[in-house]
Amino acid sequence: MIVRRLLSFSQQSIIAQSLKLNYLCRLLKMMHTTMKDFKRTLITTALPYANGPVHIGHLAGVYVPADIYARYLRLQGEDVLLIGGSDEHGVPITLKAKNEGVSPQDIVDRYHGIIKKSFHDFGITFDVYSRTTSETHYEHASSFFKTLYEKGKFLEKNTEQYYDEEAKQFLADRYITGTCPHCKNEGAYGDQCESCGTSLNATDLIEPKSVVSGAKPVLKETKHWYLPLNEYEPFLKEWILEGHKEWKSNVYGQCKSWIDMGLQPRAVSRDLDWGVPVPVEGAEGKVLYVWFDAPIGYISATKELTPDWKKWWQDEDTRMLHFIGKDNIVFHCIVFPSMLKAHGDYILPENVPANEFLNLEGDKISTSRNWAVWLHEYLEEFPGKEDVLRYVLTANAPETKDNDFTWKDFQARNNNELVAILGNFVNRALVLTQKYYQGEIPACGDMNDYDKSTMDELATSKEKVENAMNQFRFREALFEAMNIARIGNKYLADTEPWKLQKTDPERVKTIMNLSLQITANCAIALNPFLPFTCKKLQDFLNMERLDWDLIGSVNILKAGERVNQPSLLFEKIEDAVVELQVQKLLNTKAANKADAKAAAPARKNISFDDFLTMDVRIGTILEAEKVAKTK
RNA sequence: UGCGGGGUAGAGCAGUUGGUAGCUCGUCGGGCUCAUAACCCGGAGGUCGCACGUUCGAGUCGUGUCCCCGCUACCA
Repeated sequence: MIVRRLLSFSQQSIIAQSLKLNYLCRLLKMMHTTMKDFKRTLITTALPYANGPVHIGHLAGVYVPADIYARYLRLQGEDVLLIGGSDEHGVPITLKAKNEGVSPQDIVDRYHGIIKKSFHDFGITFDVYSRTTSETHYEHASSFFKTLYEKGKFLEKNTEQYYDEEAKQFLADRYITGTCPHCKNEGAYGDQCESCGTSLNATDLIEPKSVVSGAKPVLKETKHWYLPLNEYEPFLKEWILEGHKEWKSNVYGQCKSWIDMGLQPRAVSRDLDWGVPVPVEGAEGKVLYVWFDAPIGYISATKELTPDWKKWWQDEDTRMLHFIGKDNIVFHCIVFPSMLKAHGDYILPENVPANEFLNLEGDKISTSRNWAVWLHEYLEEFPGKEDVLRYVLTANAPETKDNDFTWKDFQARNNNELVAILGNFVNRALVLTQKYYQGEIPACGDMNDYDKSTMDELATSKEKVENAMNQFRFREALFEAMNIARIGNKYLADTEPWKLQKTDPERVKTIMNLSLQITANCAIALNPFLPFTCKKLQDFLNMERLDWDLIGSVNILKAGERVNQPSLLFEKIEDAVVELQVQKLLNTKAANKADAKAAAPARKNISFDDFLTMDVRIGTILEAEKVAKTK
């Protein structure tokens, strides 16, 4: 034991050396991956499906992080585009239209409007927010398909598929129910039985039934075009598994899983009357599969924005990033890149920073069960609190695993962090400036060692924020940016200007000047995360411009200029307010439960005589033990 | 069934090729009274799901095992 301890002491200096070396190596590695000389950055965000409004999960997983990153790059003077749009094709939209007795176009018009407004209201700075029903998109998706078709990149295959004669449409496996051949559950879907978890083919089901009309589907032959993903396996292996080991582990792992499984040709057309028509002879009544047309939507949106779109999509100097949720990984890392590769004219994504899922109060967010916090509703109930939600969703973003959103946490982060740390510091600095100097910024005299070390911390914060940002770790970046306000609070507590004002008012001028410089630092560093708040702060301080490289400077605000009378940046959220939100969710839960109870009985009632023929027995369970791997 | 991600203080989460387990909140004690009862300092609290292995040293690597989430190719 003693020997071991002696040994470890003697090794300490060596360890310290190797630690430094490790740090340097990591830094170099990081620089290598991030410093490849790109001239511009193209950021795409997953296209929300236009069959409902958007909720906090969308915002936390994709749009807030993408917006933070875009704003951050813009503050650094980089050339950036942030692209988005609504995904408006696919079967669920046609079914929703049918249920409501309106056209699919009516449905997507409604939700595209709501979604677009929500994003705008939350300050997501899209350069263009388009939709896949736009004319440009129809043309571009069509010509993209045609190019691949003419290059012979597709396979044509005839298969037999279930057809609903009543609804006159082919049915995806998901839209057929029946009895599971394994566990005899009567509500199994054509692709999977949710009771026993087995994945199925629709033809496996006993007594299949169409979800659309209830009719018994019949098998009918149909022709489709397939992208032979298997042919792209070597390319994907080299590009992802060898070339992009720096991707997030959830993304890399998911890709590896698919590639290792062995890729198969994937159908890129569907029998449906809603979508981009397949632009070849003999394809009447067929449209492009949504996952073929949706990512092309990124390109068409760019095309709508600028005649220069080729520069963004076909120049190797463009760095392309896809911000998505984990459910989209395979489409953005396997299918879309294979499409781009097949086409030949396009660049590939440099990174795909996918997030996991956000849960709500312990349960999965669900549009159909109304288990969500809808963005448009939030804004009605919390007007002016866009940044509060942006903050909470970033601080608790599901970056490495599924996370939980709770109203209690929402309240705590608002009250204890935004109000107590940031709002309070800004208020302290500005109120003192009004009190002592009637709003005129005092001159900074000689800085003592403590002043200097505090200002050095600002520069360190800048590096830490940048480091986290470059790795798409936004929760960490936010923490480091907020730390500037913490530094400010500590600086005031340690220097105590309210005491010194009586004995050494000259010294106080320096302290207050530096405190104001720290608030200006906050306005820049927090701008990507809290744009509305930082705009207010910028106005309080009369700052002309926000420039990322000013962070760490103690010369942002000029002595003699004025700051304005401040108002509070954040206000406390009382218990009653969040309790109301929790109650709203509890009501939803109660309503869902009532609906479930009201469900139709699984079998018809039988007559009393029939009942008498049954042999019903009662037993007592004497012993029970857990069986491994069962639910 | 197979594959991927995860399991770390009372809660929610970090932990980057192995090197003294961290952050926010909560809690306890002290300081301050400029500030939205806000701010600052300090303490308590953890066998890092479990077991075995590699190593001078494991939250980190390997094997096994249990649990949660997701995907499994026609839902998007």
